[in-house]
Amino acid sequence: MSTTTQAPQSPGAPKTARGARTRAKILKAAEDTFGTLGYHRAGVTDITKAAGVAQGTFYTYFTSKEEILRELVMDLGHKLRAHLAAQVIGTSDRLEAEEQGLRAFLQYLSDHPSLYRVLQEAQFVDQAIYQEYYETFARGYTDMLNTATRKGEIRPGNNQHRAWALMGLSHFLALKYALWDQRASEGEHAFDPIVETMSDFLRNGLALNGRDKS
Amino acid sequence: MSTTTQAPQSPGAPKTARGARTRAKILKAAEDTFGTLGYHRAGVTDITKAAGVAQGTFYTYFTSKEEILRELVMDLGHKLRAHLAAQVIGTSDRLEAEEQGLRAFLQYLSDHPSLYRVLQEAQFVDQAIYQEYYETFARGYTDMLNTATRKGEIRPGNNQHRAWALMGLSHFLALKYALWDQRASEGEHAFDPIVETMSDFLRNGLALNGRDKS
DNA sequence: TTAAAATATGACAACCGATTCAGGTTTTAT
DNA sequence: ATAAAACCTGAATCGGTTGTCATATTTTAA
Repeated sequence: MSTTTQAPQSPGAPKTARGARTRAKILKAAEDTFGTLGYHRAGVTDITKAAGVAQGTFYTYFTSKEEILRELVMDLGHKLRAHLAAQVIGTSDRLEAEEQGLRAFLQYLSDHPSLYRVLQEAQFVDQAIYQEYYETFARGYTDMLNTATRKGEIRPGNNQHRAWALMGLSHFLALKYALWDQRASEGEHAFDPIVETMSDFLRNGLALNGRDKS
Repeated sequence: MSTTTQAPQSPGAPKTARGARTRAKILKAAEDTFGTLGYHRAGVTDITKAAGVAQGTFYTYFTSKEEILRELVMDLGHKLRAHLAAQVIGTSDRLEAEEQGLRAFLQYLSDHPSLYRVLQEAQFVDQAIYQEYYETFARGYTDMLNTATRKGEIRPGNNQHRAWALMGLSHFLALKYALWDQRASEGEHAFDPIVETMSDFLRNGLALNGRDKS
């Protein structure tokens, strides 16, 4: 009900292998169903149908439709972050990491479009969890930028502002090129042109002064 | 129903001064109601109550709850664009215009928070109109960047990619600093630090090479 | 093997909100 | 002044959804 609720937790975690399996099936089905139908159009019926269980079974593991959305947001967010972190190891400086990170993000959203919809809809079902998702992300991002500043890899500046700007930049590029322009996401190197444009932008900005392109 | 519907238009535009007034009252009430309660939680009842008219009156001017949302998106989008255009005249080059534009955008969203919510929720009620909103915005933005490139005000590069990146940048900065951090939006020059950070970012990027700060 | 604990079932109660409609009231135009 | 058009009313309809419950099945553990 409230847009800031957070408490009443799962009625009880599964105590059996079978239970765990069923719970997972439902969670996955919810991801797919919310992803294609959207949170509001998707009924609990649709979820359980997709999971191949009865209506009532849903309530053995989740107290409400709202709760399973929260669960999903945390789950998907965790997976995304893990994926991005993995894709960025091996880069030698912050700017290289930014490029790799953007590429990985675009690819990931292209492969997991549900994430976008679930997350964005969650915003209006439970503000708090959405806000926390991005604040968490931003904290980590800011820290990395601060470290890079200290190491002399990037110019000094307000890194919190920059972190939010960069998150927005990635978000919108993904929306446009990974989700909407499906043609643009075909092939191994589909996002290279975008990453290249952004690489130049992140390195040199838009002003004409910097003369070398490397 | 469908997420891509677009047709059945208003049942009939008001033919009287009174009718026009009532229609306007309802539209304004819808903006407020959607803005605070959200599209799904807001009932037609809430809207008509806020407007001070009977339920049935709603359907004299709008065929459905979905249609009034579409109307609202176009209306609010139009107003925003007009405002931004007005705030940017008098700037002498693209980079200055970017700064002024960002400042104006942050201020505007801080003053009209409903816009954000209405627009973002519209995305899941009628994809098409949301997409068109941003595509339209992006087209104009890209054109302006192309002009600036031609004039030698900014470095060459893919301006469509840049347009989407810049829209995302503004969007997220507004979300964080104009909508969430309410403290940050108090006072005349509340957003100056942000604009300053972004000014440096847009001009010089993040790399260390460019040495002068101006 | 068997009783207790977990899980699963699916019909159904209780509720909610969008839209309709038959009839009143106000405005317009002649 | 008065008929026609426009506008307004709000109770009732109607479709649909969440969450419950009594019962049945499966798994666990002794």
